[in-house]
Amino acid sequence: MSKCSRKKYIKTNIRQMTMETVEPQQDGSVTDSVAESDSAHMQTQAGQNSIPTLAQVSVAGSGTGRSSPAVTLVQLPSGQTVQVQGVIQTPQIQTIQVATIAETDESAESEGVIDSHKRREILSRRPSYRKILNELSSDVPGVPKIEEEKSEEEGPAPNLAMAVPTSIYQTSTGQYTATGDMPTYQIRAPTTALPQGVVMATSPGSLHSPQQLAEEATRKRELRLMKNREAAKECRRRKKEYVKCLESRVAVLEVQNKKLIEELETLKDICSPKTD
DNA sequence: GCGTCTCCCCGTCATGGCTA
DNA sequence: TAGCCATGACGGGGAGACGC
Repeated sequence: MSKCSRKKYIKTNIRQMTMETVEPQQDGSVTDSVAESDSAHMQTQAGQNSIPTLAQVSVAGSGTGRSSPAVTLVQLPSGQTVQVQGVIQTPQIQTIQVATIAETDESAESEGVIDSHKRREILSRRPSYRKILNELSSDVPGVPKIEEEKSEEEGPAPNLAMAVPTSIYQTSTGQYTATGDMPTYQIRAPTTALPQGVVMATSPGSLHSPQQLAEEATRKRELRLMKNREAAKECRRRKKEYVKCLESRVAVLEVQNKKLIEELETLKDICSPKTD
């Protein structure tokens, strides 16, 4: 099996494992865990931007490492208990998602489209990591907030704080290089039918010929790609930060839990009648 | 050394949310 | 409502670990 197809296979399996088991209940509600990768918060599907009714989580094991996922018992607001492996294992986090999904009539539509739509619905937008973390931090003093703007922690972060280039040109090696201090990006062959020509700063107001229009379109595309590239980098950075925060929070809560248990035991010992 | 597995990172696309 | 932003999904590549 080739590397790529294997990856695809693995990813597909992971998705299948994580996207299933949304079981309609007798009363029409949907309860179960949609354990899902790449997101790490609990929410109801209905209120994406609001803090959901938190499920009660009890960690029945220790270890947040990859090799030894803890078994987590999650008590849903409805009273149902769901067993979940690992709150945080890897950056590809497992999530408990309490989804309320409208009834679907699967037999009526083609499965491929349905699957795609369902997946999209389920995986569709969540609040940003920044939002989630800031909401967490408002509850828990110890949790740091993700800054709205780039913090100094990463230094100048040259490729994040970049400005939109005013001119880009194609070098002989096929690279587009922005002027000034801009980093150099390797641009793949365009996936569209747009000509891979030399692009440059044309004033939008003076576009008449098809060639100029094409150039402008190419320029816009490159600009969009560059911005999205940077946005993706920033998003991933935030996500990592978010995961780190969650992991540290788990560690703190585990210690806290341990202390409370010890305290409880001590109190029990004190209060229990002595047997002679 | 080679093949495979696994993890991580990156660029791109698609899409929902937000805002002017 | 168009444009922009944020982010999940996908596919590809690099690198380290491991068994042979």
